[in-house]
Amino acid sequence: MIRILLAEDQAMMRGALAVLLGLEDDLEVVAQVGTGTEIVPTALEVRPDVALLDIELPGISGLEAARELTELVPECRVMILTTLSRPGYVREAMAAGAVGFLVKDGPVEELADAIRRVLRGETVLDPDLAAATLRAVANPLTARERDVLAASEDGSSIADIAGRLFLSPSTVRNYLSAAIGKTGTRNKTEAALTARRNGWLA
Amino acid sequence: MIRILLAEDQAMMRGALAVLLGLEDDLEVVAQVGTGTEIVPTALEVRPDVALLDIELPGISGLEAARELTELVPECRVMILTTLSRPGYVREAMAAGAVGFLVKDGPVEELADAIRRVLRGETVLDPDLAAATLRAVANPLTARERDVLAASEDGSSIADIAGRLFLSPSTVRNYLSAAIGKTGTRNKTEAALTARRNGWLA
DNA sequence: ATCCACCACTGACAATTGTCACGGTCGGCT
DNA sequence: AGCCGACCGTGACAATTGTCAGTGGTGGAT
Repeated sequence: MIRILLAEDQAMMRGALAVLLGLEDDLEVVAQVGTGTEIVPTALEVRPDVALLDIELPGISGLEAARELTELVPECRVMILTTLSRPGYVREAMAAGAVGFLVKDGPVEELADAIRRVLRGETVLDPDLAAATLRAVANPLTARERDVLAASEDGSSIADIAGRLFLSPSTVRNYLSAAIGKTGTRNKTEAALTARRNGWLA
Repeated sequence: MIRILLAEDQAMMRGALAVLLGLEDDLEVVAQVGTGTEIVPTALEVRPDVALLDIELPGISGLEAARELTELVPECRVMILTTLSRPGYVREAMAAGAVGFLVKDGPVEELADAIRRVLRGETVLDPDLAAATLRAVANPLTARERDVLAASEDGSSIADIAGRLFLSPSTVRNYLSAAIGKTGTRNKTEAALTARRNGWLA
């Protein structure tokens, strides 16, 4: 019996997946959580064979949880199941020790099978996705550039960002200018948007 | 037997829901579509009792499809099943003739039951959601203000927007200024963000 | 007939933003 | 020690953006 931990914030999706996986003879969902914060404590308690994690979760992200899991519960295989496949995500997931990466666009049928395959030691990764990841450029932004971009995502003015990050407005403008250059965009809004889309933030 | 049409863009969610609903004795998913464009033609063909529609779909939105459905397939009850409950969405869904509005945050168990209830003639709407909708201000934006806001969502410059909408840059700036005032924000990025969050766009 | 809201535009002004050139600190690397 | 990159800052300038006061045109309501 393969014991599964399921982390997904949308209750309906989580419930539906749990029922679905429960229908398989050899699979058993032993724990369901709706936030990133619960993942590691729950895994330590129930010791699942596989953790199926969404990335966007309240609390800590599925990627962070994956990093902690591979360290604290090494016998547990980590699979990422997410809506969007930003190039940076796949890279980070693999770096975090995940052995599977599925997108919610795929057919349900492949899910149970993917779980069985990672348990046999295989790595599950869509070939197209892998190719796209390799093709995509690695994150060109420095830590500070990421900070100011993330802070500008809500449309804040430069003065706001400066205040929030305890920097001088001029400094913020310089980082933004650099980020705009590196992203090949024309203003901070576009820069933040494409950085987010490429998975270069958070 | 209650015949259901399911419209949802995420294949895995769609598949999981179909399996789940299929487990119920009195429910039957007779059609599944992944785009908004397919909804009406498919409904005309299979004549379902209930259409379960997501809002964000490729092609036309679930809300538009709802409007057409209530006109072209009047015997079909329309239910909206969506991720986020922007205040404007509920209002629009009801105006479009929907008799149910569910969020994907809720438990799966309530889904099948909600379908049975709308078929008995009831309206399914979370009381909290209804209250929030009534509390929320109605869309204060004019059609043109919505246009320029929508066009500015990707971080385009005013000149870009003007070109795309065949307006003079000064005109665009005036609409944006008005929208900024009405949304109580401080620049076009914030204005577009809050308008989107309130369901005032598209 | 008059009012009103929305539409489209202009021009002027101030504020914000983006670019550039510059100086300096710090830690890691060779 | 010297070099490099990331970091933090300043000041100046041009471009973009936001505000305001106007000019008209249209169509629906009273």
